[in-house]
Amino acid sequence: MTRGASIDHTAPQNLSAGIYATLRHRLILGELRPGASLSIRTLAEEFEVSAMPVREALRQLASEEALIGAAKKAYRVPDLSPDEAANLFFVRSILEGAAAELAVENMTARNLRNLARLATETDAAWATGQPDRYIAANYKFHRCINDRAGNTSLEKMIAGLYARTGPWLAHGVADLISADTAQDGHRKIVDAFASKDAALARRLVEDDAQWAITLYRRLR
Amino acid sequence: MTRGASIDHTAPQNLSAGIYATLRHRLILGELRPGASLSIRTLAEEFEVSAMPVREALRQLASEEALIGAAKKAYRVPDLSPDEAANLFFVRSILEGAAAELAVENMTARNLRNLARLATETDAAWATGQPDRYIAANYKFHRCINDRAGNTSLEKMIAGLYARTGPWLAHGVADLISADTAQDGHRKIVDAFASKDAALARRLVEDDAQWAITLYRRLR
DNA sequence: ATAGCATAACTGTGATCACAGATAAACACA
DNA sequence: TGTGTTTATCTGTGATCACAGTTATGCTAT
Repeated sequence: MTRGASIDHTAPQNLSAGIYATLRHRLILGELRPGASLSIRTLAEEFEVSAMPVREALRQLASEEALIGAAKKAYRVPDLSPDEAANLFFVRSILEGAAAELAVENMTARNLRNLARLATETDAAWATGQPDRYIAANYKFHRCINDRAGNTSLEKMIAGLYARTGPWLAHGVADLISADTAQDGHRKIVDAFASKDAALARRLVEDDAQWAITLYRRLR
Repeated sequence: MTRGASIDHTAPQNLSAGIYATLRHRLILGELRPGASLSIRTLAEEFEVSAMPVREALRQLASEEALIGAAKKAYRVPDLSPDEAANLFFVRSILEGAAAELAVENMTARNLRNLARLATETDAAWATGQPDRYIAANYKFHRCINDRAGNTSLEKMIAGLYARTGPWLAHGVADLISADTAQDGHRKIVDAFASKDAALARRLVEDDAQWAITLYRRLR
């Protein structure tokens, strides 16, 4: 490549923060595959900075278990076992379910239209067999809900889970998207928000988070 | 002081990890007060290491919002507003409630005896007006439950919340413990586990996590 | 051709230094 | 005695180096 990797859009106060955000984004979108190794010096060269900010970004990702960092060994993208993935998606279902319940009363008509648009986007991506597009749209769809919960701590904890499950999910979706599996969960969620049914929204979002893991298990 | 601060019991692979664990423990136990400032160089001298491991530990704590780290300003212990604290305790109630529900079937008779002992410990500490003792026993009580959930991710996320709410809780408990407020929640939780009532255990644990915030608000 | 070993390259980790911004202290002036 | 300004100290941040494990490579001997 001719230039250094692009840092986060909003100029961060730290170099570390920008590199962290960039790498986490790559994890969420599945651009970093499970088992891939990340080297401090290599990334430092790529980002055109010294090793210092990179090592702090990697350490931070490792601390939230978005990366694996053994002593004197290269950082690696975790290769989740089905059980580990199930644990993570369980936590995600709980947190996102609660967020959805909170978000119902904060959801404006504009939010709802945006949400509906993203639901059709995910469906289209799935129907046409575009895993990358589906992953990106799915993340935006759920962020649109979680951001309306009005609980910053909750939102950030959920975002951390997406970084941890991202590589695994991208791998799974790539396998599943070719199979003839139904995928109408998002549409129902939009309807629940439209009718302001908090309990239903919670249950559907919980089911949606569990959907990937059950589907993945059935395929094996 | 005549010697360096003691590092974590189990020898960690990193100096950073040990310092991180020590500082987090201090936060959980309320030994670090809200607003207190932590300096990299000062702590490095205290721990008898260079600035390098300390800055990584502080950065990590700041990344999980257990500390506040502004640019070129000293790290500080967050001074939570009642709303922020309520948000955190809400998340804690959700996660610990789910953990309790999972823990019911994993709870052995030995665990149950230990849990009952810790419940009487918290009650005794409260009745005799010993905030530090209450905080420590309360943390152990809830860890005893959360560790039996069998979901490592869930446990660690909850532990992170204790680090964030610790200083605030210690401050609040010190104020509340003198007032003649009842405190029999833990006893009921033990009974729910004894009768293996998962739904009840979940509800009671959820209520217990909300208890501090409601009590704190009532006092104001 | 293959197994075993020595060597080279690569890894994170810790320490040290230079720098710029923020805070506190001290000093001069009214 | 108060107030504004200057100075000094303290702050995190980034870069660079030395070091010790780890991994990969290539060579030698069989």
